Amino acid sequence: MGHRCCGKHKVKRGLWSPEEDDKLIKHVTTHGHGSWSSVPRHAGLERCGKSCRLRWINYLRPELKRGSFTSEEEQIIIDVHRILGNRWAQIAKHLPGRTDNEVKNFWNSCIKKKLMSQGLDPQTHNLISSHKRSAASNKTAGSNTKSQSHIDQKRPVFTVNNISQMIDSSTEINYSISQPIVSNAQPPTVQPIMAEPTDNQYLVQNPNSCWTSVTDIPTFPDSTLNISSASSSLVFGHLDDSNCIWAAGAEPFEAAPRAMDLQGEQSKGQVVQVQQEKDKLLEMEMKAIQDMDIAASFDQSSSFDFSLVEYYSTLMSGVMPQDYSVADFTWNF
DNA sequence: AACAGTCACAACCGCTCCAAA
DNA sequence: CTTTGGAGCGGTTGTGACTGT
Repeated sequence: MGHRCCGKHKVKRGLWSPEEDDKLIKHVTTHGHGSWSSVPRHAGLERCGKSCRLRWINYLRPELKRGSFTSEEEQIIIDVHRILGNRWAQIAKHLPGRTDNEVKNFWNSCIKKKLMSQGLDPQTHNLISSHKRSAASNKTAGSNTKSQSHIDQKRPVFTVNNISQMIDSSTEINYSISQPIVSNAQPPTVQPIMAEPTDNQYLVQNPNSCWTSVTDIPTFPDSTLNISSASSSLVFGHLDDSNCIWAAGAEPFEAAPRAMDLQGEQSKGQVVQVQQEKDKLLEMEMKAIQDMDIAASFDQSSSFDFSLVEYYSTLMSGVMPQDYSVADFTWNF
């Protein structure tokens, strides 16, 4: 059975031989690829155009960097994936010389397992509860199906014990959600724990994810929360099974909604607009990451630089369907 | 040595998007 | 407006190498 794209022709499939590679390289370097569908004919290959394109892009291009991923590249993949989700082509753009296929394979074979071993859901980058974690660890590489990720996408509710030890004595609580992409972001809830809370013990729930940062936290409960830039490790580092309560029935967190996710009931014209806005965002995002020297901003401990998310949040202002800005992610209590 | 299980990676499949006819 | 074909993308599968028993 031939490919759908070239069903009439008898095409070879499977691994490419060195001779075939030579033919393709010779043809593309001298004539360019032009229309991929005509490449096999002109290059004398019994392959379909799609196969030629894939072989060139993923393997034969001279600018490709071969070899294993560096720890810096791995960190970039993790952090950009946290923002963009499984958009391998976009992620690969942040890694010169790497292809989307390469990034995808590396993710599925290495990074995913590493995150799961750390108790993190590879889709959401949120913590997995212990009983789910053991189940997830038994899963094979195919566990990234939508149904599975749906199950694991519980949003964490975490307690902050002895909050006064984490904060200074300022009277203003600064708190915001670094969640620039989700369009229907909701404010976090901060409430005393139901069972005999102590003065310094509160539940802090980020309804969208655990991208929660806290600085200058003061005295509850009358104060205004207003967190802008923060050391993410402060709260993030306190998350573990002992202080993490899992919200039952929470809606799954969308790590990186696409244009369709943003559209809701919008008209087709608006969908096009959202798509254009998304493209614009991605363009800005590319530049932003280059400008910020993203590799330098992520350390080896996998803690996330929230200033980057803040930066994205800024970029999103004017791009979000309802014109969200950073200010919209700050709430008073 | 033989076999089974695991892993990494190349390649394919099916889908969407878009432009041209 | 509809159809068609090319390009691109993400998910999945196939396969060879490696490792443990």
